[in-house]
Amino acid sequence: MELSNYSKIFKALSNEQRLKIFLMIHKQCCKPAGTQAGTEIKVGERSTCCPATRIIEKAFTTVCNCMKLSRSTISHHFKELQNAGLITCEREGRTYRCKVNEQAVNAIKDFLK
Amino acid sequence: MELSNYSKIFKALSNEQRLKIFLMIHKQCCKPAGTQAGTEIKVGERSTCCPATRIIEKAFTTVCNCMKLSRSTISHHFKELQNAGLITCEREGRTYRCKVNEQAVNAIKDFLK
DNA sequence: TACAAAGTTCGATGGTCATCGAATAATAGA
DNA sequence: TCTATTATTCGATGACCATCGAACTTTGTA
Repeated sequence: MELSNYSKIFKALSNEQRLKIFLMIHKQCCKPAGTQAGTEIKVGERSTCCPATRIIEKAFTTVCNCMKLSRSTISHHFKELQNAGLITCEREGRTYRCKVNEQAVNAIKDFLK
Repeated sequence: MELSNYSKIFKALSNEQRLKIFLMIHKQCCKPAGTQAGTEIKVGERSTCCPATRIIEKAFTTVCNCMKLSRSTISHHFKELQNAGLITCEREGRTYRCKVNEQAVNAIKDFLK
């Protein structure tokens, strides 16, 4: 990965609100794998996460409920996290599916070895 | 470490020029430990690093020679890296001694475990 | 079809950042 | 003491960023 990619990732995480959002998604997707594959676990007030696929549902709504930021701002932050390659998101109907990009996370971890 | 500290660290690394500077210091100070303790190794055009203490000498001058940025800008970047707790620097006469803060580096590595 | 829910896009605003050159300070050596 | 070297500080400038509310789009449901 190129240096500019790393600085993009760091820039995405440099805003505290955005870092919070990323951690919410990351932590919620990485719950201990004691749960049966295919079972959905409750991770927020309204969102769920499938331990097998690690795809989190209704991430946007959950974040909106947890943070004191306007929807447009939160939308912007999600976009920034996607542009940096830290998460991937897709909409299907009114469902907003979200997933952490493990490769990017590992890249950060390995960065300073 | 608090969330705001992490976002400070990420902010310090979010600028590509500053990231470059940090890597120069980090990599040059962390040459393979095949060298005898106490021996100084050449790490740049003019600077040296002691493998035992991992303190790099003349870091500022070296960076100035390697990068196309004004001295004032480079001074600013060094300050930002210090404020984030990523490096420590001290001057003794005209010697500018510089060292990576390993704790901060480890904190980043552990951050996403 | 009308309405509610869920996100996005847009324009504005106030704030922060990267960069520079000039002026200044500290120091080692002639 | 004079001068060159090295780094800091300051003020200016142009660029980028976080945030908001309003308007809009898409989709599911009554």
